[in-house]
Amino acid sequence: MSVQDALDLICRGTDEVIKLEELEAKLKAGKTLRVKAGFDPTAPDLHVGHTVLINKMRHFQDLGHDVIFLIGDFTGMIGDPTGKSQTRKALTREEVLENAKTYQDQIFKILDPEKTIIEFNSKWFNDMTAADMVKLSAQYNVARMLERDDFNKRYKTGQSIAISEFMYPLAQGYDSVALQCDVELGGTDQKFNLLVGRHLQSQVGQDPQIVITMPLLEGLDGVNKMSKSLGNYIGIEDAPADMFGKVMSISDELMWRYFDLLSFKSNEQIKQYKDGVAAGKNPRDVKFALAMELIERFHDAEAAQAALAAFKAQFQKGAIPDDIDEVTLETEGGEMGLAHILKNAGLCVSTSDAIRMVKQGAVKINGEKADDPKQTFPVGTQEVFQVGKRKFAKIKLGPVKTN
RNA sequence: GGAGGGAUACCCAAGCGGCCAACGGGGGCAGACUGUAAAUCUGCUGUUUUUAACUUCGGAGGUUCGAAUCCUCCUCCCUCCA
Repeated sequence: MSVQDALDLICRGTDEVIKLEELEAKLKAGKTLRVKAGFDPTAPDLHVGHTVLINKMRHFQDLGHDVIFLIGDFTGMIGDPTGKSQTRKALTREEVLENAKTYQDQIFKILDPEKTIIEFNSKWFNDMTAADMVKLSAQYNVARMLERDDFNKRYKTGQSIAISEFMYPLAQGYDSVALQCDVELGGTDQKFNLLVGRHLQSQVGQDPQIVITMPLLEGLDGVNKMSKSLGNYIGIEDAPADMFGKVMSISDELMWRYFDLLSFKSNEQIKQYKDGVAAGKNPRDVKFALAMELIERFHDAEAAQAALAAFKAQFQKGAIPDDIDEVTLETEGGEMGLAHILKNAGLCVSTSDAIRMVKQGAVKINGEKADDPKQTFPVGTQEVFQVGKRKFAKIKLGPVKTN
């Protein structure tokens, strides 16, 4: 692969590369780069937004460079400054190791375990003396620290900034010194911290690292960043059918963004897709390809095929899926009203909600629309109840259990 | 330490003694249309034993036939002065 091709691959989807010339020079020199990305040690439950960074690591790995997955167990104690969270409770050694293990299970679906170096930054920070710490802090100054957006804003508006918060960028920067990194990857929100690394490295005579920032992936709504708390995410542990459905629900526009940041398909391949759609091809089919790729990565090819088939059956032909939950409800008095069945089976959050759903024509029983919330069913009933397009349950009314 | 402003449902935000389960917007859910896309249109969006009742407007009391609305105390947030 030519240097230009390597550069194209590395730059794909990035927000900024500082500095591109330095990167090009290093690649031309044929150097095996040491590429670092740091991760918080708190319990990892990754969604595909997090994998944007990991995918970029994979690109480097594919190009034959060394990739370091750094777990910030020391920096995690400080907590990246946001002004909201104060110094965090330190995790125990066991907790850190436990989380590291979970990380590995997840990231090795993308990275090659053989070629991935895992490090903990407590390794060098635990040995640091107070004097070392002072020495480190002497290498940066407050004026520059206050350039950081977050600090700047708080300083101007007179909000508190703990001294310890200044230690976070310094510590993260020092990681690069300790690891002698050539490249550090991070989200755009990490830019300041990554640049501190460059500064500290040149202070001690190292070649400053190249800083590559990746954009934060938009969530399914296409507006906010993907996050668990907003509920607009695709979790990498999501079931294949869920992944498929979530991918299909994104807008056509957002799909291209996901291709850039989440797909390992070549730039040419993606361009072909785009040209095809521009020429009138149904974007749905391209979305299928994206969904399949993600499911293959986090599950396997078979699961991807099954998800595709199920999707087609359910939404294109309106069939009832076959792997739906089975629920048995205890039936007092020999029968149960429709609204209660829906609530008790967890298809609706309350009976009021269930009644609303029925009134809106969202409820089907074995594919037949139900319109009377008061309709009752006797013990022994066993039917497939459906609310909306995606909530199904095979419900059986059983007798009251006596213990 | 002093002066003032505010706290309403998932979020923003009206309401300032009865017509308030509480205007409006956002979000969400459902229906129609589709490609489970977007856009658009429509409806819903406290709970329940659902033509009705019950619990909600920072918390606790009080006034009143009746309070989200008035009074007292408390908690939290913001602005200004020292």
